[in-house]
Amino acid sequence: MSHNPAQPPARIKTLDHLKQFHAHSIRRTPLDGSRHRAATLLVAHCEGIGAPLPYARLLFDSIPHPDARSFASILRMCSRSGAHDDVVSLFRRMSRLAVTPHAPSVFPVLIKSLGPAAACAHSLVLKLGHHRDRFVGNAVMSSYAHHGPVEAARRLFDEMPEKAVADWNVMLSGYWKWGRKEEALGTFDRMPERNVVSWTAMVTGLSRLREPEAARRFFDSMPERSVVSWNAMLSGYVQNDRLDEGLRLFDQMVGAGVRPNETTWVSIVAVCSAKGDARFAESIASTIMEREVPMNCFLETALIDMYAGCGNLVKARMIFDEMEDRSSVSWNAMIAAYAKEGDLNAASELFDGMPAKDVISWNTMISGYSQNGQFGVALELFGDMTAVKGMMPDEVTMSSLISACGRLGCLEHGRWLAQYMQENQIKPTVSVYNALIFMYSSCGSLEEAKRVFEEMPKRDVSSYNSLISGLAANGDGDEAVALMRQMEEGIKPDAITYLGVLTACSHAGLTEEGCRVFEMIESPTVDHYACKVDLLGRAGRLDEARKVIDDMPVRPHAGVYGALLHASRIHKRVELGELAAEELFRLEPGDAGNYVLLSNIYASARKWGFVEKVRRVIRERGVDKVSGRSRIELDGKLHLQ
DNA sequence: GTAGGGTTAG
Repeated sequence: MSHNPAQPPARIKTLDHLKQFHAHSIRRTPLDGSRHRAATLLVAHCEGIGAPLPYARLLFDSIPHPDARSFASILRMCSRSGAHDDVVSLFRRMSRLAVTPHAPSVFPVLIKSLGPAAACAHSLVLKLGHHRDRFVGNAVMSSYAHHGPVEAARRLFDEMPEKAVADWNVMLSGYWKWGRKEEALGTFDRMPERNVVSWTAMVTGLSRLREPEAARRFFDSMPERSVVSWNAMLSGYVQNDRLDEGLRLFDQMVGAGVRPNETTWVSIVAVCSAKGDARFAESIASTIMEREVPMNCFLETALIDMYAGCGNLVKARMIFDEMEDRSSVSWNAMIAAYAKEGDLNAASELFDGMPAKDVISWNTMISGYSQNGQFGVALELFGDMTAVKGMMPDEVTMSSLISACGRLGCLEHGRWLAQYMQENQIKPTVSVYNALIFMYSSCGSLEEAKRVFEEMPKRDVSSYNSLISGLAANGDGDEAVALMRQMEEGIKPDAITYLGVLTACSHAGLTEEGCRVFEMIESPTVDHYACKVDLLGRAGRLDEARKVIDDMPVRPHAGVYGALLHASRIHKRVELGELAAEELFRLEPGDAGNYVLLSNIYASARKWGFVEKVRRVIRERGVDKVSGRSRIELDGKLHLQ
């Protein structure tokens, strides 16, 4: 081989040719300018023949002073492979070396990879006059549309002398991205022409605003549909928990002759995760295998989540381990799977080994520890998190920590977290407000709970439930009932609301009111019946309570008989107490508390012989040796040990 | 070299 190294032969069409040329020609060239020129040209060839990025990168890195063309080639290659961090660092190096992009064509990829930092490329674009290029103009606008402010995108859009459909589409998706429904609808109406992209953007936008019906109307009106349009509608259903409608749409899609792609399967797998049905999951997994659906990071991550949702952690981990490239989402999904199972050792091992933790990784671990009762560790992790440069806790971090404070009764910690949010300008969401109400209520600080409830701009059913439960525990029965009755338009009481109100009535002795509330419940659960038994029982109306049990359409559980037993003791109704105790011994044979309650009933009725008999039974059956959670009566209240 | 679809935390 005796090529001039600066001029690679035109026959370089494959990677093998390129490598051959590289080996025979470049390496024999002295380490000087000509060798660098050769490498420069080879990098450009890499792009043309689709050579692997690491190989191109090796060549590129051998050039001490790459020119604009090499930068352009390697930037485009990195961007196409999704190596956005590399694009950013390459661009920085380009600026350091004062290399000016020779053509506008690098900018679209560059701007896309720069993400929210694209504004710095914007000034360069203007300086070079490339903003007049329609692709560059579109890319700059798109960057502002996605990362904000969307008004900046709008200004550029208005300044455009000629607007292509692609430019209108950028504005359209920009408005949807920021939840600006009216502007998006207006833009769609004003568009001189629309294509399948415009229509699909409408379907996605409305789905994200939780309006799947409106999205479906656009979907049905589309003049034509691509596989992306079907995927948009499908994921719209799945993300709005309309799983069966999603599956029906999938059937329609297949019926319409549209071939599902990887993205379609991601949504179908997400349906399985949500259903948590192991058999359904297995059948979808084998369909994906049979059809030889090409795997990608999204699909593999969705599969991890699906197996985790069905409790198959081994299979989930297998997919995770075999993945070629994992995104932070893949790591987070695997960590979340362990955390949900309570295996925090496995979770934290992965977390520690994770290359780039994002806010969700931290939140997953923090909520994992919180939910497993290890609030101390969660708080410690929060400290570590805030010590990381560039890592900011968000509203999810705060709401899980605040809820944990509520569960543990840590009022001071809870107040401190509320203050932390204010100081760091973390905008409270409805979930955060609800967590605060729950925390203050659970800690007995009803005044603070009410203050939060009043100041929140929008309430949902949980906001009411948290405050009602707090009032119930505090004995403010009237207030709890009043709060339920004044629930805003569109917020309907749910099973939890009624449970809270019934408890409140029961504790406050509002027997009649409680019975009226019970009548409002459309389909009472066994827990609601237990509340009613408790309500009547405490009021001494034990025969009515017993009738409730006899007539209830669902099978009573221990809570129902527990309430009856408790009431029988207060009102010294030995025969009903015996009846309730019999049922409880059957339902909870290992629970010593029931025996204690019965013996207390005998004691309060001065039936000492029976008291002794129960004590003997306790010894014989060995229930007193049963460890773990058991109910023990102390000063008239039930305590969990 | 432009615009639309996908997975994770509460």
